[in-house]
Amino acid sequence: MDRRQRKSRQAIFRAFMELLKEESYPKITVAQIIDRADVGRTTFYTHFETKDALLESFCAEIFEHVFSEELDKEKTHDFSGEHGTKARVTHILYHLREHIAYLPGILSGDSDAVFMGYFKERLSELFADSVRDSEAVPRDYLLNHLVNDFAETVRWWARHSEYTPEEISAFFFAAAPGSGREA
Amino acid sequence: MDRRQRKSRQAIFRAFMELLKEESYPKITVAQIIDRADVGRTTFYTHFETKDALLESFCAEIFEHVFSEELDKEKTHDFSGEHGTKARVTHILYHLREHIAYLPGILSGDSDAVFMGYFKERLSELFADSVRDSEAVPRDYLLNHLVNDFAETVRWWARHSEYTPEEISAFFFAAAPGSGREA
DNA sequence: ATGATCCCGAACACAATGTCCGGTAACGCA
DNA sequence: TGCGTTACCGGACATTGTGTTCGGGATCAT
Repeated sequence: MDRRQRKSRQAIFRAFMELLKEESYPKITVAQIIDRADVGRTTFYTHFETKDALLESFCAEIFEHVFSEELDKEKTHDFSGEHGTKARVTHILYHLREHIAYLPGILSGDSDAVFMGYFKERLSELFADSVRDSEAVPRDYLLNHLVNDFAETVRWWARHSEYTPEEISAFFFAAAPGSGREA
Repeated sequence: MDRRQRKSRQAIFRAFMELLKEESYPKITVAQIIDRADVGRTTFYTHFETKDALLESFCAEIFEHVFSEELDKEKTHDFSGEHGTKARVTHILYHLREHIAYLPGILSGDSDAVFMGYFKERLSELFADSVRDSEAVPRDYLLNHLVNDFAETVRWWARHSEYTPEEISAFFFAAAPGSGREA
């Protein structure tokens, strides 16, 4: 790719990430982005069809990273002692932490649809094998339930980023299987 | 209140509800609303400060209704205990069903923030006594978890409105306390 | 050096929100 | 019934944000 293209694209991404730390996505305007990235309006729209396309590219890049090493996770982190799903979840949280500064901007307020859409799609694959069949409850509902539990856990984490991935993972598995509530 | 005011307000609400059945809230424009309600633009803005204010009024009215008898019962009967929460949940679902036709328009896509904001606030009060204290997990997280479980259950219901309140309630309580997953 | 490619900026078209105003019709009350 | 008040109307307007177009200028690769 042309060096100029790379620079522009990178500048736009950098500006976008900066702005996400300051305010929520719907409030960020294209004018702000190109102003901070110091590129022309035309340039922006040659790189990204719309403003939402930028967000989608950004989310895609994050998840590309977060879920990428899923298969060879044993190489990077040693979770051999623990059971599969738990290890994977902690692993994902580790990678997610690197982007946690941007999450409030993407998630709070409206328009978390893009991020959550990507995220839940991935999580559905991840948890697909974790839902037992049951006559009482539709499998669809259970999977949805589990996916939402994790997605909302991450949303909560974005508001309480002082916790570590291990702690968050522990919260998730502690709350999920039935502890912590009366009913 | 002036008869003209009532008529206008009602016409706006009616048009708004009709439109919510057809498309999602962010896509509905003020022009569409006043066109279908057959009122002037000025009239709309004397009744509601902004478009979002209309949505808020609408949500407030729904929850006023859904949670209305909740408080009454709480005063007369003692609902602390296992049967209490379950009964309340089913009761809420019954009332919610009357508005379920509008939920997809409000929830799907972006901008579910208003509805969910109101809803979760109410649910937090409802479930406040249902979370056990625990050293392992912050109480805040547990309450949030429970509230989200129910809120997302309702969102799921909006997409599968063929189920009855009892069934949904059963799903919720079956999935919540730990059935349906391996880990 | 030279042609292709990218960038710039300024102007434009478009859509949606929310405001303002002068005239008109409906209301409530005496 | 008459009269002051209140609400409604519609059309024009200001504003903001998105996305497009175009000609001229800089930068790349060979």
